[in-house]
Amino acid sequence: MTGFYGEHSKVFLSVDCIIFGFEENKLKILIGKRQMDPGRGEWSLYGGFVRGDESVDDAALRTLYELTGMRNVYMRQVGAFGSIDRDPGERVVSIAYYALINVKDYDDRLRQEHGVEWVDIKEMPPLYSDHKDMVDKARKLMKEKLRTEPVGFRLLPSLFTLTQLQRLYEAVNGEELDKRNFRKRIKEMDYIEKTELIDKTGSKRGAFLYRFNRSVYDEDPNFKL
Amino acid sequence: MTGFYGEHSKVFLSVDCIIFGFEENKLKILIGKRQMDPGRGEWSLYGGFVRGDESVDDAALRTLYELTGMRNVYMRQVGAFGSIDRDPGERVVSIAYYALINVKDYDDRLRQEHGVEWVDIKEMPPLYSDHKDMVDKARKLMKEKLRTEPVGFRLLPSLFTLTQLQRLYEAVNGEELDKRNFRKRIKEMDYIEKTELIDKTGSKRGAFLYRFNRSVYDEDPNFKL
DNA sequence: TCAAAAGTGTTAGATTTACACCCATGA
DNA sequence: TCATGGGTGTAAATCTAACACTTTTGA
Repeated sequence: MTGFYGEHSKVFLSVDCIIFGFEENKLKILIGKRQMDPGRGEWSLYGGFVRGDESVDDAALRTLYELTGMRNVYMRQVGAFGSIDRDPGERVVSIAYYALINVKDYDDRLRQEHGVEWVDIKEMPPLYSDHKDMVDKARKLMKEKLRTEPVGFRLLPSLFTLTQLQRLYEAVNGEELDKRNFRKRIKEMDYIEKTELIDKTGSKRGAFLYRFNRSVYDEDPNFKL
Repeated sequence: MTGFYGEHSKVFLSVDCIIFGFEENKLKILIGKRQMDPGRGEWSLYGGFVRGDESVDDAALRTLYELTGMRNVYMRQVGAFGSIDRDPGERVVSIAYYALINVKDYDDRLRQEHGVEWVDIKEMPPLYSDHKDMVDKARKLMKEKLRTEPVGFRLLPSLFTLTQLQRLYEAVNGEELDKRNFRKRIKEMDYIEKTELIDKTGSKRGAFLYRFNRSVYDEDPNFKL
């Protein structure tokens, strides 16, 4: 193909996914040991190359789908990582994305087949190449997003207790919250609906289950939290 | 070169610069009419291709330097734009960056040679390809950055009046601010130093000039504004 | 003398934070 | 019966927002 930009050089483009999950009251990400050179054996994000016939966003969605079998996942771009030597093999520029999934929606068999594990974000091992930078930036963006929009529900089952929700916010923000103040703010959010269902797995007394009502939120985005 | 990733396709990588300036109490960006195909004649951001021997960040800095002759400019990545058809010529993925410069530091002769103009952000013409999306995202990020860190000084001369600073914040945020409340907050920021110099260009009475003291800020980042 | 921008404090309202006890249940 | 997590309100402190007049000076 003799195009417009023939004199310029091309690069390989990849996507890398920071997949957040919430389990045991801890914020976790999915990482695995690299099964290919270069960097074989090092802990790494899951990624893939961008094809010629797909947008970069689509490449990220496809990569996530390959790993998890999941679609309609909340995913946002983190940014481009383009140091010359970031890939020890060849020049590869990577676009990082973060995704929020509910751990229980991810088939554990599939997870094992891909050799990836849920690792507590507070106990992350050293990662391949610049993946630590990607994770750091993703956390920062995700935290800010959670502060301004109700995306936390993506990390929880569709029915959840207020204590679960509070633990999630605590894990993301890295600090404990006051139970009464937290519940007070939740009450003001009409898009968090109380159901009549009760969860007895977390306590003897049982706790009411709540759900996120997207249509109420879309009409009246009084975010904050 | 027979490398690790031979089976994957490569793409052209470019950078595009959203260059913000502040003039006549208005937030402006530098755009010009494309002088090449495809898209000749359309209003466009200034950009360039990423070379094989430079990082993406360095490509952005170089591109900005080519256009303005300026170095040590505040620059931040906006993100990757990677639709398949975003470039009518060939597959080009672009990484957008925004920069903050003081309009008066930019040699106007050089500006004219490159055929770019300062355009009020509120009166932007339609732009080439997805450049409007880039500008929108850049504005959003810049606004948020200005809210949390004192980067506004990058858009002003090193000596400025409080009214100039207020007009800058008003232009970025798109809303008027209360003079007394604004000045009250500024007084709390030790890194904004009052000088004994007086500017008489903006009023008959004259207004005190202030300066940003980076070392005070670096020691004690009580940002907010 | 007057138009135009500089400069200056106070108060009401809203928001945020701190804080402690009773309840329901299964083991 | 007791250990465990669920659930609830008030008051102080802080922060935010609204608001109007005097000063200086060049034209």
